[in-house]
Amino acid sequence: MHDIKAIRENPAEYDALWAKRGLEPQSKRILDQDKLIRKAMQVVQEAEAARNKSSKLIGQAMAKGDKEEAERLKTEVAGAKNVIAAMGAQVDSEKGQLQKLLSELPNVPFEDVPEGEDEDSNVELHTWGEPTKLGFEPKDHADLGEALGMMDFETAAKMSGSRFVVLSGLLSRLDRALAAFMLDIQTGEHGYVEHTPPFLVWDKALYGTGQLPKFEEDLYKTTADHYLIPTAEVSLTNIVRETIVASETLPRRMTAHTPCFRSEAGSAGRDTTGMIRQHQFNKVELVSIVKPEDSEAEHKRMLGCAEEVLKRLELPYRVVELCTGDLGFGARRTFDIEVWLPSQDTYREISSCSNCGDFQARRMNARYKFAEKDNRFVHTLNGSGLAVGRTLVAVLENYQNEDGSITVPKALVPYMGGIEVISA
RNA sequence: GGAGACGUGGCCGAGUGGUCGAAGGCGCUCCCCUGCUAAGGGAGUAUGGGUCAAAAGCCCAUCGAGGGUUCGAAUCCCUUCGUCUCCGCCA
Repeated sequence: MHDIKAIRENPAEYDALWAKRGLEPQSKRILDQDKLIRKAMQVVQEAEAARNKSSKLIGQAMAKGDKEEAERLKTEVAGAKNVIAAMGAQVDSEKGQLQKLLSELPNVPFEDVPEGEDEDSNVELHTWGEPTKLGFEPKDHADLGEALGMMDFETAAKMSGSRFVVLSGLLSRLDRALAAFMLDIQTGEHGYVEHTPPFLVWDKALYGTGQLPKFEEDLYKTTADHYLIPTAEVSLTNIVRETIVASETLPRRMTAHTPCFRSEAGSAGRDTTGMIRQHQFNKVELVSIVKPEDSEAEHKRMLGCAEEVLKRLELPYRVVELCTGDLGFGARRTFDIEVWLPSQDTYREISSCSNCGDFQARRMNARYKFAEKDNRFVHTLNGSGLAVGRTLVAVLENYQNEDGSITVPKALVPYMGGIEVISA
């Protein structure tokens, strides 16, 4: 959500930043609408003031027993009520339109975010490790998992259709081990507090984080009007919705290991096989609630927290900064971490860390005490630390042996009960 | 799922149609008094919005949320969310 006051004051600045995301200038129609509303509101408020005043006089007249005066005043009020009803309806409708305009406009990028139309303009910031050299033809994770007899897409399809999987045995355990490993790092070393939040949320929670109203088709909705979370970012960030947090509790760092549900509407044909793109996957999510002045530093810190997991697992990766055209709806800046996948001979996204500024905070009315009588919007950040499913994919592919077995990364052996190799 | 009770300002709590944005208490802020301690006295203390160059002022809205009845709603009605009690069911 955007600050209408800020747009009033700097319309050109907003237009320039939106232009970087490929949007037409928006501020003129926003401000026109804003003017329209305020003008109509004045009329309504004057009528309301007149009604209130006359109503009080009616009360006094009744008390005195002056029925005639009371009746005369009632007709006066009736006139005011007509104005209130007619103009009030107009105000509501105009406000709705402005609200729709504002709620569907994406966040503005920071000034120094690289400009570009699409992912081709993303900027590589750094790499870690060397792309894995196997010395034999690498298999992809699906082939490896199926050969091990621990990854079954067909069985999943029988009950749930495409883009689902049944893991079993040691791969199932690997999934659990990875999640526990990640949580231990983020909670034990990076100060994130573990949470177990709802996986089903209302529309207003999704509106708060920005998935709604624009991206409803990406979500699963229950018959009871709940949505399945597409990421724990929704649940964790909404923890501070409609609250004024004490400033000494900031930064507030939260993590959660949850399933994520995505309809993947519009991605038909992409990553159709394997575990890369599923309707359901597990993720360890990181969310930070911070003061505005701390958000850029916190963003870098969060990126480091996510990177640390890959370093411990000794999985090669690179970090890219998304260009303006590739930014998500709520983000002012985003760093993606991409892990090396031998079967695809390329890096694939495994984490995305975004600074949303006060965009989500405004939408969910999350503030902190800046000073006595001055509550300001917090900044919110979220990042994967990491996507568990894709990490499992990366482990399988990078740690595969020629015979199809998988060496367990050293850091993970304790989490696997001492097992060092996964084989059929 | 059935029956019932409740939801008021930072907190507690009064308020069943008018002069209530809301008594009282606690807390907090400022001032006074008191040579310590304890206590006492006074004033102030919600949020969002409109108007204004700005402030003051004025005005509008807000008593969980949304709608309705009424000249007028914290108070009456409906819907909804939440909390609590009892019963039922259940991992």
